[in-house]
Amino acid sequence: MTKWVKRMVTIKEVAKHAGVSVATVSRALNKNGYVSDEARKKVEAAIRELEYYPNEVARSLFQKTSKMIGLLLPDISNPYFPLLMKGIEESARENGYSVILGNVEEGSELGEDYMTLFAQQNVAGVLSAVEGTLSHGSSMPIVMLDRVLEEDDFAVYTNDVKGGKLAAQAVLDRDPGNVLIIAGPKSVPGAIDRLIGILSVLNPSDVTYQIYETTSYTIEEAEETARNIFIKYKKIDSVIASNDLFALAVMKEAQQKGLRIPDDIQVIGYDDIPFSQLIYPGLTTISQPAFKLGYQAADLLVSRIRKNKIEEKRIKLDPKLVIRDSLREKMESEDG
Amino acid sequence: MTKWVKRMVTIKEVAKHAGVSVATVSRALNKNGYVSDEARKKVEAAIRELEYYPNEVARSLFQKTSKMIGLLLPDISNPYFPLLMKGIEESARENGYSVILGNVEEGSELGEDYMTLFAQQNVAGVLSAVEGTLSHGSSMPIVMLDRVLEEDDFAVYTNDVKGGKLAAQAVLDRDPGNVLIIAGPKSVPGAIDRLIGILSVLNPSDVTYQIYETTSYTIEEAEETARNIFIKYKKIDSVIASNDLFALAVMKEAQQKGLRIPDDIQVIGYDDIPFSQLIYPGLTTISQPAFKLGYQAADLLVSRIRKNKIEEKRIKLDPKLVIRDSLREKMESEDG
DNA sequence: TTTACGTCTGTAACCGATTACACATTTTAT
DNA sequence: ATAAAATGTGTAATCGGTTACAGACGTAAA
Repeated sequence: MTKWVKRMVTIKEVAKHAGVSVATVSRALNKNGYVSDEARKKVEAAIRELEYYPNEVARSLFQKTSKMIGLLLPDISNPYFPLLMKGIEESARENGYSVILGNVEEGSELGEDYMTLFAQQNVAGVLSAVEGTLSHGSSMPIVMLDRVLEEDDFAVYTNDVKGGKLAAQAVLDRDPGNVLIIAGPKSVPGAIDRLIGILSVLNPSDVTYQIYETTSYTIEEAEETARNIFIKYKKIDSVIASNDLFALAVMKEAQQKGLRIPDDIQVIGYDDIPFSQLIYPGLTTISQPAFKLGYQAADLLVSRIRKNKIEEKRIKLDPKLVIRDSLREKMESEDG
Repeated sequence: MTKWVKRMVTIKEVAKHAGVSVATVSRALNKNGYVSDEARKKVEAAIRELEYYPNEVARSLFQKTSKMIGLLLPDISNPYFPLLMKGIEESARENGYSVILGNVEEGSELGEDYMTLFAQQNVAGVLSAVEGTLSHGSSMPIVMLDRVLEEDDFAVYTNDVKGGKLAAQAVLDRDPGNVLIIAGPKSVPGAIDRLIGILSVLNPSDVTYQIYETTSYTIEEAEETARNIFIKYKKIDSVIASNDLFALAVMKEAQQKGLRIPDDIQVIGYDDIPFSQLIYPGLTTISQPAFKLGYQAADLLVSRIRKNKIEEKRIKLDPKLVIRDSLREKMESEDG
């Protein structure tokens, strides 16, 4: 049995097979200019018989744009990203776009390289969750993911201040005692907003709290942090973590020390990564709509690409409190 | 301040600026034919001054191939994939390739669509972890990821039989009692191999075991399974789970029932997803080298694309046992 | 009947690169 | 000294599409 290598059929062959010119085939394909019913039918038949699919590269060359969007993420292995990516991929696909992946360690200059690469590939637009993404002076539309650079950027993000408030209020309602706030890196705008939200709730109250600041979101630092806080602070009754990873690490360390959760120490996380419901006790956390965020961001980008009318250039999504078992029972509210 | 839209510089402009023909620029760029030192210098200067980057689309059109590889994954949100993707992305980038993402629900026909799309984009090759990926009759090189289709496929995968043996031996060494095997969907070849490995160790011994078969790898089914097994089976002393997700779910359910791990019930997982070290007690599991797998697969694909000599068309990576705290203490070996 | 417009089609230019080919010049071999 | 080979360069064809343009119809308006 001979192994045939299928060559892609070209528009020229379709034209010949249908007995018309390439221009007519192209017009029929794109429903552009005038095409008679007769010609259209012949073309459609030829396309079907030859199994013709237009070469997107040739198209892209002429159009100076393509059906691809670039995606720039800082560290894919972050457990929060899979859902985000799924949302992006799904929305992009539904709109006829595919996604080129770019992974960049935060702070590296790879971001610029990728922007150049995207430009070389004629991508139609870029989704970026990377801090230093410059618009490369180019005409590529960009939509920021959960990070906002400048005032006039297009962006889809979650209301981190509100998320911080939600988390703080949840512990405030539940016999807080001494509160430890594990704050994310201050280089990450979202982390700052969360802290602002937390403090805006805690400050007016009379709880005592302390802040432990971290420098990254890696698992290693999460474990180290968990070890440190139990050494550094005498008595912690509540922990508000900057994300679920840190919350999990703290819970593990506490359990290893024989502390009961939530009785001896209660913990609240942030993100609601899928695992948070699979551990014991279930982690109470602030849910970020990762899938939705990705989906909407891709949608917004496509709207920009198509120059559709855009109602709002920045979409703010609301996080919400997901109650599981890592917080204590709610105290009776004093004000009814 | 006027907002300038930077247009991409073309080879023609570089040629004019350098005072040579486009052919010479192209030759200098690709270090192909003869180019005098003088011409080369002029070209390099022009490139630098104009900030020229070749249009990859135009290149791709002529070459009938591109600097992109397609990646087909069944359900990105699987926690095992982020590391895999990171490996792929890194290796691809080092080799000058970028990655187009394709997410496909297992069993859907989207896989075929994506293969067509990849062909339309002139991708240089495809990495696929999807069962039904046909080679589309086309000339695109394919490397399978952790799934093997036919005898003559190129593939990078882990030795699942060995992984199964490792897991089974680990519990066999630790006062197994009644063993429950949670087997993955039999539609997944890897799951079958793991089961084969497990049974090859358990059968010659005198432990009693039962098999619970699952149909997917979703979190929902993991939770449901965890609930079911404690109803269906009277006394379980050891659980060998098909992956960490299921192991986690079982551990949670057990802990909720007041069972102590590993004293009352011991659990071993599979995959070693990053969370397994963040839960309490730490999950003993079989580590799959996800990053390495992705990295090597991309490497193998690039070798195929470049028609390099390939020593082995299928690379088998060894899983290894990662001991944490979810298994009991090892018994004294009888033949020590 | 002439003019105008709408419909339909094909030829050829174009997008931005690569490379076959022709030609010129230099170097090497005989 | 002369042939042969190596070096250097530009023109034009090519990849596979899209579309401006021109020409050929048919029909409606004047």
